[in-house]
Amino acid sequence: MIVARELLGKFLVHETSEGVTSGKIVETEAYKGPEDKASHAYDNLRSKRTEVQFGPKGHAYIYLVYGMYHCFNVTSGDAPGKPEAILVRSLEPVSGIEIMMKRRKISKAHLINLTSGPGRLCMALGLSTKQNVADLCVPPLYVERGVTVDKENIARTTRVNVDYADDWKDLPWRFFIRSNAFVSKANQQRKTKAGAPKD
DNA sequence: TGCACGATTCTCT
DNA sequence: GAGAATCGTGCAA
Repeated sequence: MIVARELLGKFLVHETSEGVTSGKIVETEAYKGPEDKASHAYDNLRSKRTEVQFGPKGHAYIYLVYGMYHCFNVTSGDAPGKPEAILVRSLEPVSGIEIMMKRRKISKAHLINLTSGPGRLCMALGLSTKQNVADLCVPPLYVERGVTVDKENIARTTRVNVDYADDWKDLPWRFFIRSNAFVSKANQQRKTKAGAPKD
């Protein structure tokens, strides 16, 4: 939980043959292992996919959603064998913007959409399941100490698209930097699944 | 072995 | 605003 807040303002860097791309983390979501129904590792569900969450913290957990997009997480379990992860939802582009635009096939006019969403930031940074389990302390994929974000500038809300998680969906485990233009708008006007309980 | 579905995004109307 | 795209994963039979 603390890690999710600490990640805000840090830089996520990916070095590839195309060049170095990096961005400032401006939005995160916490997923707290066995007891969190919204987590893939709920009820200690240990599988090929969730295995990395049970490993040491500070590693990449990247998985495919909806068959076409990837989500990037940082493992953060305090104790060994405790599956916790922080989903990075959006970044503020810092370097390699040209490369990211090329990867996303968008123009400068749409820069705001470059990395503002879990799937988008993975596309922009060139992340896929190939980078799964990568150690985030060493290149080519690593987290760099960035700027310190004032507590007052950190906002927290409920998580996005976890309607299926009963009471767990209402927990304010989504953190983002207040008034940052690159925070994803995904929590606004989300579609609710037919028959899904509303508040 | 087969089926249903999702921590999303984009395009079309 | 609504719906399609798309495939790995989990679960049931």
